[in-house]
Amino acid sequence: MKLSEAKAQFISSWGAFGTHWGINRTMAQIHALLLISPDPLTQDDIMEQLNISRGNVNMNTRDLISWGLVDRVLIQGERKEFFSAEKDIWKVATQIIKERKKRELDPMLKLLGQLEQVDGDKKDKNVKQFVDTVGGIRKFGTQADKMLDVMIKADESWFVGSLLKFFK
Amino acid sequence: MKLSEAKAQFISSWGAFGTHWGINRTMAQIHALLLISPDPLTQDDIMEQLNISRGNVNMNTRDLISWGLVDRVLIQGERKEFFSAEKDIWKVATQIIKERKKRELDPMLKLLGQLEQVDGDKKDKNVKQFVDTVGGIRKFGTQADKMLDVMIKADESWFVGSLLKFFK
DNA sequence: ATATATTTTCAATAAGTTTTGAAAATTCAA
DNA sequence: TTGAATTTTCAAAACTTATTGAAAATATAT
Repeated sequence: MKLSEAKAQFISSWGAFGTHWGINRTMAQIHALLLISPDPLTQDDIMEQLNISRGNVNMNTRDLISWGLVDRVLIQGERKEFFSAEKDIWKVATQIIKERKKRELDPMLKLLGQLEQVDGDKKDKNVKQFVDTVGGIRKFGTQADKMLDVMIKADESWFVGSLLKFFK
Repeated sequence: MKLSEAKAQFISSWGAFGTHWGINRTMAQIHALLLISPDPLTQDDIMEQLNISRGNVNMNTRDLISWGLVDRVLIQGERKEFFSAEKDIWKVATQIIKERKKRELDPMLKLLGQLEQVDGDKKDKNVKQFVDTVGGIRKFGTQADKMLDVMIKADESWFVGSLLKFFK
């Protein structure tokens, strides 16, 4: 397979993959393009390579920056801004985990804690089922949360070495 | 907080939460409703409680069944079909992991393996970056895949006991 | 068999999300 | 400053996805 063909496939699949994870197609495609580009790219490079508008590139690169996955880089003697993606996939993964934990898991756990305080007689099966379900989800989520915290702090070699040996 | 209010909040947040995970809002809401219902519900119960159409309930319950999260149950002497959700949150989580692995991760790893075979000179920095990136993602994904396989086979007490002690 | 209840399907529609593109704002060099 | 280059914004348009509702199919009771 030729590089150009492989690139196109990678970008397109990474985009489709992203949509299953609440990330929009274009944002994931821009990320994919930057991941395989040895050098930083400009807005115009991205527009041209992905056939998308300037506004679209602007919004999505900004979003990628807010996720901590892409950086603006200044290149000596160039007027334009360049964009570059973090290439270390372990860092990419921990960064995504960190952000999603903050944006989704933490608020959900907070809410579940409140909902567990519902009034009413635990003898009522409706109340009981509600409290049991919410409590069960909260306990599970709390454990996942702790586990993810450790992963975020760990570094890859520790993770790969110890954890995968543990999971023989 | 009253039960009715807490229920409404739980259903609405679980729906919003679902959208971040590639699950549509209504499907997640139906799932939430069934999770907190002590008894199985009919199509009409779900339509009424969530204010949605019959067709919508039908499609989304079918989808939940295909994800292995909901079962049809027959109730003695009743003409209508009833729906009931798996309440054990550990089983829910492993079931979701299993399905998403099959639907998303496994095909992605297969593709990445193919893309690594790209033609061209590794001295070319474009080829090198492509192969490095794709290879890195594939290695990471393969490890995650193995780890998830172990989790799926494990049971909750093993997981909570050993893994969380490991992650002290 | 027939009538009635129930579930399923799916074309039309509604709702939600993404993208465009041109105008406004900003940056920077001379 | 001024003006050219560049980036940002955002309302309108395009596209995508979800929902409705009524007709068709299926199941069940009499």
